[in-house]
Amino acid sequence: MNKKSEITILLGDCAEQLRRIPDNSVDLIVTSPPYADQRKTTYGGVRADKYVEWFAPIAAELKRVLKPSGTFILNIKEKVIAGERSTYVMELILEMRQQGWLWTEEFIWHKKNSFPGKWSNRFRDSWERLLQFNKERKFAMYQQAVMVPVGDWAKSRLKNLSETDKVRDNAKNGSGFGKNVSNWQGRDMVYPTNVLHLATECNNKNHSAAFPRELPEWFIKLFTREGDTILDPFMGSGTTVFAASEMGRNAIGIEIVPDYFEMVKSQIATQPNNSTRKNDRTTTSQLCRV
Amino acid sequence: MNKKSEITILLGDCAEQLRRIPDNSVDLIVTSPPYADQRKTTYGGVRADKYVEWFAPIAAELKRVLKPSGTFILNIKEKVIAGERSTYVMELILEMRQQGWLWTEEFIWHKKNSFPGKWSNRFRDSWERLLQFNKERKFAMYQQAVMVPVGDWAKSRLKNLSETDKVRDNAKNGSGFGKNVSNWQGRDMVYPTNVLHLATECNNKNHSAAFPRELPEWFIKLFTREGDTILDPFMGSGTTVFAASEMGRNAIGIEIVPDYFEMVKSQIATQPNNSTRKNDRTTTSQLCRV
DNA sequence: TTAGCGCTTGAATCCTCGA
DNA sequence: ATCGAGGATTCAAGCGCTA
Repeated sequence: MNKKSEITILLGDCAEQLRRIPDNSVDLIVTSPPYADQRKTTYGGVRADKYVEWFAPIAAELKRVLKPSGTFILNIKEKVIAGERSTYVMELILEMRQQGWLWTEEFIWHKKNSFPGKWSNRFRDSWERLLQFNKERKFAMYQQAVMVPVGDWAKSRLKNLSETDKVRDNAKNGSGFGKNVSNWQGRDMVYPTNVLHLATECNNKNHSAAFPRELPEWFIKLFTREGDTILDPFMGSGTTVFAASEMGRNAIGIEIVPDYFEMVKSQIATQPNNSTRKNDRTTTSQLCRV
Repeated sequence: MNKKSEITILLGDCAEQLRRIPDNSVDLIVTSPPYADQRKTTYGGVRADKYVEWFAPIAAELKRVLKPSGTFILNIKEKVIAGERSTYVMELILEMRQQGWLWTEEFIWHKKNSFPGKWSNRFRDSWERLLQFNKERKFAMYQQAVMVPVGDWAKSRLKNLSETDKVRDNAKNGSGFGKNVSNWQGRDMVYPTNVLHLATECNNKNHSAAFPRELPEWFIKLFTREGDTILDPFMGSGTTVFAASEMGRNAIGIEIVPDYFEMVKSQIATQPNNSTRKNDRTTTSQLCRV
């Protein structure tokens, strides 16, 4: 069913491991880095006032490995410190533009089920930023792949969710929408907007899912074709790389936490559907190409 | 039904007219200034690269007139220039923090009906920023005033989403977000989130309303009580001041375009419901206190 | 009373053309 | 070159009118 897909996972510090990746070789980067002072237990935490300083060299490497026609999607949200929203995300955008990145767009992930809580001076935070950066003004974008039925964006997301196989088949011939369209005959299709209204992942695995699978899936459909390469420099539990693989794309994941790395590694090994390929360069335990 | 409400409107340049307003006298500022390079016909337009420079002195005056317990809500969205989102909004936030403003929160206005269009490199822009600034960490906030009934959506499964969307659509009577609260007495109420899902008003006959009336209404309920004072330094067609007045609040509006000013002035005169009061200080045609 | 169908209208963005 | 004006594209909501 799947086109041949190759998953490469790298264990180690993101900035270092990125050096293994050739220039201009990645079509899409989708990632959700650790937020400032978040996930201290797993990542050690990055102080809010050091965040730009920490991320800037990584952003520079990402720019190097991305193809000129490629896109970088950065999922991030500033936390509240001393009653204020921190400004490190804005400072990061300004810094990345200094590096030569183009800040093309800011998508909003509107979370349907936001984290519960009650504070006297603010409401629940129900959205996150999805920043789109590019190297060039002209980049690859396949808008037809994410079209939705008229007037009901949410419903279409559900359909895609429950019928992933069909979606995968559709992407193959590039002619449009194959089987799914049959459900929507008589209804016009329209392009979506820059607001993604999705639920958060509420599966009860013990690891933190950075974002719901639909999120990387949507951007993978929008910005890549089969055979393209997707990179997630903060792989975590592997949401992005597995989504990419099952959509017939090649995937590269980098993860610094051994537990996550091993978990993804073993999950790759047990996946029956993947057409896998051994690679000669698998010479160290840090490089696992399946 | 309404408490006694006083509307004061000032004709002239915003930065100048603000000097007439005493220190620490306003409970809430809700405004939507002209965006960069927009509305040139009525406002002359402000260049994107001069936007911060233009707005900074206004922000300083707004800080002066706002009570320590008050809140400033700024509706704004950066435009696309040469394929990129402009950065002047982020630079403005950083500048305002330099002035001593606290950037407490960023609400999202998720527009149901965004402007149509089709481009090869981006989708329709369907959201705007609602930036909340404060002078102090402790500020007045009446969260109960904007509580919404628990819909089935809160505990529903995904398949119910289309129905709930319909239910949530009837935000028409202005009594709140969503439905008339009185219909829901006895049901559980919950707090909203920081994403406001509203339609733009595109059916005004003569003039464009900056934003739908529900928007200022919601913030007026959230941040003020009856008898408080709301300021809109870019009054436009008066959406905010009329909403404030009908909610039993005092309102101050500043407008530089004479046509808008006169329109609001005459509309105030013909409104039967307002308990109005003449003021001695109405000595020039530029100051109209009703 | 509700439902359904046209018509109208936008805080948009890109591209082309002319001064 | 640069800049401004104008055309083409596009879709959800709301209004007003019939059955």
